Amino acid sequence: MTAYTATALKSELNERGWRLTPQRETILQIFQDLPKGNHLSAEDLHNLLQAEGHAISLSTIYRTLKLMARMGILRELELAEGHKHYEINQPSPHHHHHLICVKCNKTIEFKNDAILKTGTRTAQKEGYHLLDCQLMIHAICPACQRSLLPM
Amino acid sequence: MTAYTATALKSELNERGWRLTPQRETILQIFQDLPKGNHLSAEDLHNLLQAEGHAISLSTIYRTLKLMARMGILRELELAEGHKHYEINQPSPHHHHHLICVKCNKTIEFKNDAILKTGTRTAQKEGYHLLDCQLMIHAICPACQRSLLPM
DNA sequence: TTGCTTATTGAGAATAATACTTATTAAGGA
DNA sequence: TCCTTAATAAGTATTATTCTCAATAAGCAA
Ligand SMILES: [Mn+2]
Ligand SMILES: [Mn+2]
Ligand SMILES: [Zn+2]
Ligand SMILES: [Zn+2]
Repeated sequence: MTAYTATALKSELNERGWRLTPQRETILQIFQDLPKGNHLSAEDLHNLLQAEGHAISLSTIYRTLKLMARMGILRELELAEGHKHYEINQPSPHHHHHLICVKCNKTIEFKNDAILKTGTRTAQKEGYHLLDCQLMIHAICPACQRSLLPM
Repeated sequence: MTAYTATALKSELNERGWRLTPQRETILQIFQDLPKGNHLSAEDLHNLLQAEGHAISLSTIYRTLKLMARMGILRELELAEGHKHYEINQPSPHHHHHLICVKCNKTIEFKNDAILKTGTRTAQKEGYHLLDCQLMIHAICPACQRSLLPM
């Protein structure tokens, strides 16, 4: 519920000897403002930033996405073949999962608090520090079931 | 519980106008025989096949892995950066999920029947044909939490 | 069993997402 | 304000995966 602020990001970065840069702040903001149900690839983010007048290099985008995923701020999703998608990682009650058509990539989000609880408990039991917990349901959507296209 | 046979594979393939080849049969057998908890990348599979005297080309391996994943026979897992891993897709009570350290890729399997039920119900509700249902818990293992290495 | 159609294979080339390299810039702390 | 060094930008390199195409063989029908 409480938005993750640039100040909080700065603290977490500085704790580890890292730095808050305008690029990192801008990218965090993009994800905070992203409408629910949207997921960005590295290239999507690059384009979006350019459209808003921020010229952040692709290198920095890739580095930042990985960094924020490793920090648990973003979640890395395999919603399509060949490239990753990212969205902000929010706790319950915004936390959700994905039902994906493997043929056309149509994605439906759904919530289930029990799953996050299971994930939290499982990580804790093994002494792991939880970053993200995502149920991926791979399936074929109604339209693609009807399609006669191969595969 | 009941092993998925080459005959069953042949039926499913022929129904769609596709064919059972020795290569496909061999690859299915490899996964059937794979010890529990093992996951193979395309290259792992290629090496394993060569060691057993089967010279199946990498092209065929990639095609077959994707085909069997799309059929729901194999499950495609993101257990490490940069390449996919595969394992046989088994129903309850063998069905399981993965807790993964994003730093060293140490992976722990765990079972939870409620999750598969949720996945089945969610897919059904939306009219999707279920292929696979996997909870991925991304986390940092105890050893890596202690490590001072960056990222 | 034989022959035909066409899905599949193997080899190599092409693609594309991501990581790496290095000179330059600038964040954070003293 | 200065210094150390993390981070950036641009370009290059890497590499998993896909594509292309000629040769092969699975499945089917006669
Ligand atoms: Mn989402
Ligand atoms: Mn497994
Ligand atoms: Zn679809
Ligand atoms: Zn680890």
